[in-house]
Amino acid sequence: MARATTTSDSFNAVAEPRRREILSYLAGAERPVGEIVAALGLPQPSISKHLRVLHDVGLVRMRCQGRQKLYRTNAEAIRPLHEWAATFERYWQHQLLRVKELAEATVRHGAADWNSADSTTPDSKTPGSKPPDSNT
Amino acid sequence: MARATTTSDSFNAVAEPRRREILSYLAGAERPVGEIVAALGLPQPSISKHLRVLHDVGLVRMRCQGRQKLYRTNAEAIRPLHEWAATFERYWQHQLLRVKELAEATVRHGAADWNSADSTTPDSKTPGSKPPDSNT
DNA sequence: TTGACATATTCCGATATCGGAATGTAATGT
DNA sequence: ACATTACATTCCGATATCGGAATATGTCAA
Repeated sequence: MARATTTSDSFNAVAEPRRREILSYLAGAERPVGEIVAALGLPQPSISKHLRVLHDVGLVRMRCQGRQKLYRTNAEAIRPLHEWAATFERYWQHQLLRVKELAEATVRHGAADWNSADSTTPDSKTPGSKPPDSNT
Repeated sequence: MARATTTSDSFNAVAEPRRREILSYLAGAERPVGEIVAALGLPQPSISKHLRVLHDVGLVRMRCQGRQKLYRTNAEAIRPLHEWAATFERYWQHQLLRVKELAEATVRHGAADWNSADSTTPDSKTPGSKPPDSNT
């Protein structure tokens, strides 16, 4: 097995940098494939393939107009991603405080190695403990 | 070639559902690996491997305490993701309006196939046509 | 019809990724 | 020193993924 087959999960679809570029490019207005190719400077088949993935997961919408197909980012499909990330918002605010405090304390006395190779911290406090299990 | 080697990009690291679970689980407090294993019900080596990826991209922090290692989500590393998604916020607000209008219009007269298998829209109205070139 | 566009699909090889099983390593207890 | 606990790493096979080249499909124009 490997990943969740890209074509089923928007987190996966967005994991590819080029696809992110495409989404940004198509956010404001619909565009024919040719313009996307010109704008991003990638080979046309490549663009088509990425568009397919994005379309399959609903991240872009498509409309036919004569012999061209107009694509456009479906911004709504990005919301779940945004909301998932927002779940951590309260924590990074917390951390900003903690980091600030830690820095100050560190200046006053010795080092406080967070994330160095090994710390071993023998008996330390175990701060607040027992936080939420906020799972999806 | 394939993807950007997962271990270099947090978008990629987060593309894996289990890793997302781990991040949620470790958001509020640090935990030893054993607890993560117990909580998520995955084999220990698997957890360790995911933790490695997350650690390499900076999505979790680690601290040693005796024979156990305490992991914790580094929420700050999720901010870039959140901000990227936020880039589209203004568009999904737009779209909500457009969709609503379209729905009302559609109810009044015929269908307006958006995104069906093929539309071909031979010569028909093409509503506004020639949309803006508002580039990035 | 034929031909020129516009885009999609298929085939291919190189490389990643994931899970599982087995094994390695460091800290602790006796 | 030895066994045990707590994790990490390695090896492996199955499958995905990506880019490139070639080719197919569909649409308009003469």
